[in-house]
Amino acid sequence: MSRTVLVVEDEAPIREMLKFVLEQSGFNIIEAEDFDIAQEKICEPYPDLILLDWMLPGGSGVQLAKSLKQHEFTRDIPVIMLTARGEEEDKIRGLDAGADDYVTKPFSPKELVARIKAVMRRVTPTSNEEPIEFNGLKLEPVSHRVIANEEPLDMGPTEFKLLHFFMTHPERVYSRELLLDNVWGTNVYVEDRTVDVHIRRLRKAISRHGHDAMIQTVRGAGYRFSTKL
Amino acid sequence: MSRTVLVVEDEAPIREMLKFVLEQSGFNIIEAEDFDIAQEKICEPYPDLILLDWMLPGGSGVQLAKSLKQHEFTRDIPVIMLTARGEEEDKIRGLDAGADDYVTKPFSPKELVARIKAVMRRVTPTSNEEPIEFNGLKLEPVSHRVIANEEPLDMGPTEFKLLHFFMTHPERVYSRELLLDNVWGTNVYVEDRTVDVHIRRLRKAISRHGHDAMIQTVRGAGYRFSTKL
DNA sequence: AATCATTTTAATAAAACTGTCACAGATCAC
DNA sequence: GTGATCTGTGACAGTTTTATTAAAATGATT
Repeated sequence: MSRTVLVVEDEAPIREMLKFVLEQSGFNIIEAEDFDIAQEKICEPYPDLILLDWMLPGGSGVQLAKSLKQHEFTRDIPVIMLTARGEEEDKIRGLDAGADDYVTKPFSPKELVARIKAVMRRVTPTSNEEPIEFNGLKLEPVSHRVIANEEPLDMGPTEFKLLHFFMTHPERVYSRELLLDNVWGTNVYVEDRTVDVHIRRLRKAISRHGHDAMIQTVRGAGYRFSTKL
Repeated sequence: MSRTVLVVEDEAPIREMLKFVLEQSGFNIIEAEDFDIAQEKICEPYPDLILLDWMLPGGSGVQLAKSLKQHEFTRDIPVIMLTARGEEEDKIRGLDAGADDYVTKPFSPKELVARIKAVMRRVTPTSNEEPIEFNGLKLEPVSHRVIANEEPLDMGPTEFKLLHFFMTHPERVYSRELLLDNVWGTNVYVEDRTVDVHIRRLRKAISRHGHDAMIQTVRGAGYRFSTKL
């Protein structure tokens, strides 16, 4: 789950530093040095969060923040403002701009990253977490558990994800390639046949009560999760 | 369910602003401008949360916070500190007076409300003083004790809070980050891995009668408190 | 200020998981 | 039946994640 952060900052050295720090922490960075460039770059890879310098040359950061909040598509992107120490007073005006948090320069990398993560957590809504059950095989996303007839089963993370995908997409064949895309993630370079091995491991993990019969091989096509025969 | 918030802030304009924002969000507001007035007003309508300015004229906000945590009746009222950015943050964090969260001025109304709600959510179930028990492991919030099969156990404060959180949220995985948010408090910047060490100590503390089996590792996801397996 | 308890960080050990491979079985077309 | 293809399986070497330990930092207490 790599998150993208758009950094809007006019001073190149600071921008570079931000990029470095954030990439170290596993974020994907897009840079913009002013209002206009930011406007352009915002559309394409649609950032998960915007780190915005308060003081920008062309239009100030506040304007950009306001502009962001006015447009349908960008409204829900959380914004963290970067402010310099002295600017206390001006900042009050930022209240209306709708920033989700502030970080003052200079800041510790640790704090910055912590704040970014905190804001993302706060904003990201929890997705579908309802338990799914088929023939006594129950998967609980919340507890991250798979239970077969009241008995907890043990399996690795990949097998869990694989089963989760199957149970949310039953009665349908998926090629190895498609499974890799959906379970491993897009553009991950892994052998197709690796899927076989994980299918094997998954089957073994849920075989105790015969649930492995639901993971079906479709020769020449791939695999399918099905409750029927 | 209208919640009452006590706002302790010396500067009238900011106090007004807070009152306005919070009342807009459906909170019931009591105001106090200094230490003494706060002391008085705290008793009568017993606030659900206290919003406390770090810098107060008479006694500082820290003193008030400490004083609150010392008295039986006020100990369990959650406190959110309002801090200005200029004040050295390390110090603020260091002097941790038992605040449940911090919000820096200036802040966005959205953020403030989000944090207040988050803290209330977090604390409300905690304020339930009923003992909790699972498989002979009993936690008594009132006596601040953990008992395993009639035998009192010994553990540090953090381990207690951690166990308390787990027991009030069983059968659910929590990432290290989420545990830090919920047990340590938001905007506390510590390494994720620190959680491991406390998990270790907690397990050790409750291992005498095998209760450590309920603190389960979920590889790649975090930890879970569960009575199963 | 010195001591003690506790928390945090860092370093190392241990465990679990991954992706590949080689080969064994199956299945299919002819 | 036979060879060609496809899938199943067990093993292993490398990685990643977690456990554990020790040391440093912090805070409270005397």
